[in-house]
Amino acid sequence: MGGTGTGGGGAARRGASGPGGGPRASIRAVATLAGVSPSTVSRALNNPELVNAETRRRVLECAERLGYRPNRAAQSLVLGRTRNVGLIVPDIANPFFAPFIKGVEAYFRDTEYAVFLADTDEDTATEVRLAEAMVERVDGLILCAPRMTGARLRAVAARTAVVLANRTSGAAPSVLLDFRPGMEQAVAHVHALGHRRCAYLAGPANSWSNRQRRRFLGAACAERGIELVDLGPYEPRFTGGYRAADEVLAAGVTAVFAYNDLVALGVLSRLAARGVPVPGELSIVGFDDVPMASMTNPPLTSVAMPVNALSRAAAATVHAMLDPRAPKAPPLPPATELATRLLIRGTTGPA
Amino acid sequence: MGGTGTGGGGAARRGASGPGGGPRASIRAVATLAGVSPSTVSRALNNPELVNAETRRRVLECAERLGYRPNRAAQSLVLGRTRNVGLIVPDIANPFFAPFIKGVEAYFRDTEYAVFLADTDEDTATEVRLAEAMVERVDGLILCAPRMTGARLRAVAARTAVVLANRTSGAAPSVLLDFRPGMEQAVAHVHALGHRRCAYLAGPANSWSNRQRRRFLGAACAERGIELVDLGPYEPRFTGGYRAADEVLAAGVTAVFAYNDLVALGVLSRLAARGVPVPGELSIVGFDDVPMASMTNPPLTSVAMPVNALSRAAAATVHAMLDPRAPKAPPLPPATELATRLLIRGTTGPA
DNA sequence: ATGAAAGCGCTAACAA
DNA sequence: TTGTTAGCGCTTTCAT
Repeated sequence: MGGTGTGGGGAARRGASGPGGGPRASIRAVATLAGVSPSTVSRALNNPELVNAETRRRVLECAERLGYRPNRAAQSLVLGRTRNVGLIVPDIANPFFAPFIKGVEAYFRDTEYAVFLADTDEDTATEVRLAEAMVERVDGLILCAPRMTGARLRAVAARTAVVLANRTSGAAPSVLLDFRPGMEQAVAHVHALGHRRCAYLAGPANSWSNRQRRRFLGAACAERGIELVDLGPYEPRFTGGYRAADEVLAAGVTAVFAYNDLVALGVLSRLAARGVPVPGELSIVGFDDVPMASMTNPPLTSVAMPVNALSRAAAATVHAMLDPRAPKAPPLPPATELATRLLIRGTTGPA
Repeated sequence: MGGTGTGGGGAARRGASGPGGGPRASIRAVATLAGVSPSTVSRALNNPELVNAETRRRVLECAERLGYRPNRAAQSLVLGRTRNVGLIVPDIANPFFAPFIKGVEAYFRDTEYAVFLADTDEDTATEVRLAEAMVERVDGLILCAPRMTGARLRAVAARTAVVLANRTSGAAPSVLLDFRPGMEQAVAHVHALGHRRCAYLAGPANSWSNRQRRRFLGAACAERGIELVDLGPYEPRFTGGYRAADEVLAAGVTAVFAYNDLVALGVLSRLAARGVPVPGELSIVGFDDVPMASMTNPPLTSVAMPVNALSRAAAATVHAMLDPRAPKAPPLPPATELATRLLIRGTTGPA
């Protein structure tokens, strides 16, 4: 090589020390110790079948002895992939998302991928910022109920593999919940109990779920001649329902469909505090079937979502996009839909 | 340069395309377009003051035009840092951790760091595996109430900057909650109400919080001559308390201290279902002051944790370890302690 | 089956 | 102020 400069990037890595406290072992150190070239070490680690068994054994032993860990940045640089996947949800504290997250994490637990989880706090700007930050650090991204615009979504999808959960877009494949069956069952149930004037407690106006729920609910009610009063929007939490309860009472309805279980639980709690009997005076239907729904008194009638199936479908879909050899043979459907269903419990009764 | 081989790593990156759909722009493309060298582009981006204003303007414009985004893997490789920090918690669904997580995320939102969040499902093996995976991808790690052994913790701390939350160890600095004041206030309160035989509903046996809570509670009770019955362990969730309630009733105590609010809420709910008056027949004290604690009927007396302060302290501590210029002047205390306090609400009354 | 060389995209030390 | 050069640690052709 020509040139005389001393050159040189490379800064000290913090905390990067080997077992002996010395500097972190590189592939070269292993190669030297094993008396082979770096390429052989690389092969022994990544393509064992290309290396003589005895050589491999020795290399592996040396690597072990030095506590060698391949440098991920270097691998990412040369391979062009990070082996990270991102997961963005609106609110980790929302009991609907917790199982979703856990499902995704569980799926990737046994793969080479690590999952980057982030919470947007239900805020669009934060969601966009997080997506930008993620895109640079992952090979694929699961966007759960994104609020961002279609254009922005397209920009993100152009930079990394994206799967949408609870939202459709031409820009990326999606996994969806089919609200219709659950909604129709809920409305049929309430109708059979004699309710003719009901309320819908809306969630965030810009939320896809909210629009979907309202839409199917409206259709089902219209079909059966149920009058539907719109209330809200309320924040999709316990406190939202707490606040909603008083407005419900003032609206003169005999049954309510809450945006989600949290809201329904808030209503239930506030009603108990005000001494209003449920379902005697008011019937309540929740959405999501969160764990606590079955534990209140009375237990909450709710539309259950197959969240677990949804999360695994989402995970499997990105995985398939990243690694063609991943499980999931069929040629990626643009949208996977999973049916919801009504769970009748104690908060619904005769009008 | 000598040599004749054509060499070469580099694989196709998926989804890596520029605005025109072409291959992703590199720093060299920008340099060429702007008629400068790559170093100048690098400087214009990272050390603007080292570059002529006009040159910088042109470079920035070209970068913008090409949709240039620096390759993080390359930066990480040369800089020796990822600009990621990891956060490991036992359970994102636990309302105690949700605010903690959000606090950490909020802190780093305005920094150059992205946060990698992971959930161990309260499982030690998972925790260890996640920590291993994280260590390779982050510059620093916040370990929330880790269950891993001290030896393992030391190994992790040797590889990256670590901050412990709710756990101490010689291996890394920690941020802690000081349970004593809250516990003493709770016991004094219950004692003043005339209770002399109480129960502690234990959480996970291997949990640091559980041991701490039990310890301070035991001390405070002994001091005031209160007999303390140990029940459990229960899983630290709503369902755990649900199950605990019946055992509490059988134990013949007049007041209980639950491991956390979730358990307390479960007890309260089950008691309501069985028609047992609270606090008439049994007084209940929770721990954590989760949002829902103030919304039940009656609202839950609970020991409040300064979680927000805790999370910010944890975040600021790792940040300071990563970047000496980060806020937080004082020379890293080995442990930061934050006081808890009792919030008296409706679930505690005369014996 | 193994090694030598080249280069992924970037930053920084040095020279000009 | 800017360009040149070297190299971060790894994988992968190509040659042996």
